[in-house]
Amino acid sequence: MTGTISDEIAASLAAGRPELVAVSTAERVAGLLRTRIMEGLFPPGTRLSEEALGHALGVSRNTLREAFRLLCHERLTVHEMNRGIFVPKLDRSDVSDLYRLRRLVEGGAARCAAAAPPERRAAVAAAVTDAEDAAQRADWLAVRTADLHFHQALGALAGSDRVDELMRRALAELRLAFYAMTDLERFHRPFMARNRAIAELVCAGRGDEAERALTSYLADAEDQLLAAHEAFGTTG
Amino acid sequence: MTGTISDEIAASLAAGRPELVAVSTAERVAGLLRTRIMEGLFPPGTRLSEEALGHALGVSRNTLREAFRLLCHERLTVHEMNRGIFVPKLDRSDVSDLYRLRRLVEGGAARCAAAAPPERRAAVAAAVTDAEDAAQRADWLAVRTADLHFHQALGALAGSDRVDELMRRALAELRLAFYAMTDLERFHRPFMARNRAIAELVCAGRGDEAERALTSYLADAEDQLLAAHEAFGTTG
DNA sequence: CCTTGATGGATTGTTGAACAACCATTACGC
DNA sequence: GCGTAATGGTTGTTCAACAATCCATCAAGG
Repeated sequence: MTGTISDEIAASLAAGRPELVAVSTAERVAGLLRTRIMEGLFPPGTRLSEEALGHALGVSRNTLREAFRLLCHERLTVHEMNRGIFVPKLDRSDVSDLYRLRRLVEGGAARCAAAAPPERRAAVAAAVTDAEDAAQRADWLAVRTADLHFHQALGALAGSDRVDELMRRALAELRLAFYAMTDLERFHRPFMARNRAIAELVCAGRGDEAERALTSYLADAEDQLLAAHEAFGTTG
Repeated sequence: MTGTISDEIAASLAAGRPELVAVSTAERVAGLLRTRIMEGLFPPGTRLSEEALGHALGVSRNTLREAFRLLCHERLTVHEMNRGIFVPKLDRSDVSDLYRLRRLVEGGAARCAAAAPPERRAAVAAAVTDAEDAAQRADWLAVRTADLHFHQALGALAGSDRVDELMRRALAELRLAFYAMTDLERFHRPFMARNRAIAELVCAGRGDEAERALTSYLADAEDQLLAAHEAFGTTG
């Protein structure tokens, strides 16, 4: 059977299938807005006018509304009936709630370290290395991105697609809370050594210890974010 | 200042605000379809035609599409580009993934039992009592509903709105997997005693023990569901 | 001066129709 | 039998229109 597609090749092709799923205009619009919102282009509280944005992006109101529905479900925008779409202002209870979720999910995933395949554990360490490289270059925005990858990789230790998606959304929402954090270096630098320590515990398969370290880590991060929000003034 | 609204009264009124948020047609349509799908009115694999459903419900295609977007994000429907909206067929990997998520979230929440306020712990026990009452009446569909409330209450021990919503969605999706389970009594009866035991551990604040019991509980439930799927034949 | 009530403009909510793009199937030719 | 072209039906997207709602403004009244 020369010239036939072997099962292995077929499998490797099937693995690349997600790349070629056609994506609707609404989803592309949502993707574009998602990055803009996370980058902070639209400050919390901004109203996203249907007409203005639709005109700017060259899509119809209906398509734009479909995109908004997607973003609202990710909590990257909020929908107020008959008033429109807004970039949410996260208040202190939102920050606390997000960190409760993270402690639960990331902590639980970290406990799975021993059971996780080596490449997933390596991904955790790789994200830490990325952060350290970026710190060397004093690129603190890249540090933040690497830090989020680190936490995404921690969540991936659970080995569940749904947990992965959950983490993506939670971290995207958290970026809105970071809006109040102006001094990137002061926030991120102290955590880098702790990231490294957690990564090493994970790689060693010492999940319980990693979880403990992570729990206190997240508690401290939450406190700092709350303090920043206090200073920033989050009057709704 | 007699006759003025005090701060306390204002706060209590503000607490009731969720009741008066107007809800759009698209969301009402989504809610209606959600219950129908979870009830099993549309068997997995059914295509939900835009025109047919729009006509049946008396809403326009655009509005219906907005509703579909909501359901797709909850994974209660899947969207295949240029082909339409389908009720998903959960395969074995989906079931496993859902149970991985549940072990993580419910387990982690159970560990918070000691820290949770008494009324939340009581809600766990109340759900078990509901299930027992329904079993007395041999109403096994009600037992299933109460069982899902039990797990929802377990998740609520984490004290996070986002975890609550996550649990709602996960359990709704799981109902699709239950489609393969025809014999309700045989599936649910053996778990009732274990539910009771877990509830008592939770009420006693013995979170770690509750988590261990829950973990093995969920593992067994997963095995049974997988076996049922095997028998049912989940050929895509 | 403050509150209440009414007016008008702007935005969203929803609909219906239209056309293009696409998928699945049928029918055809070899 | 197999590859190819035509076909019908469905979705993807846009547009225009109207109703419903909100917001700001201003007038009237105590």
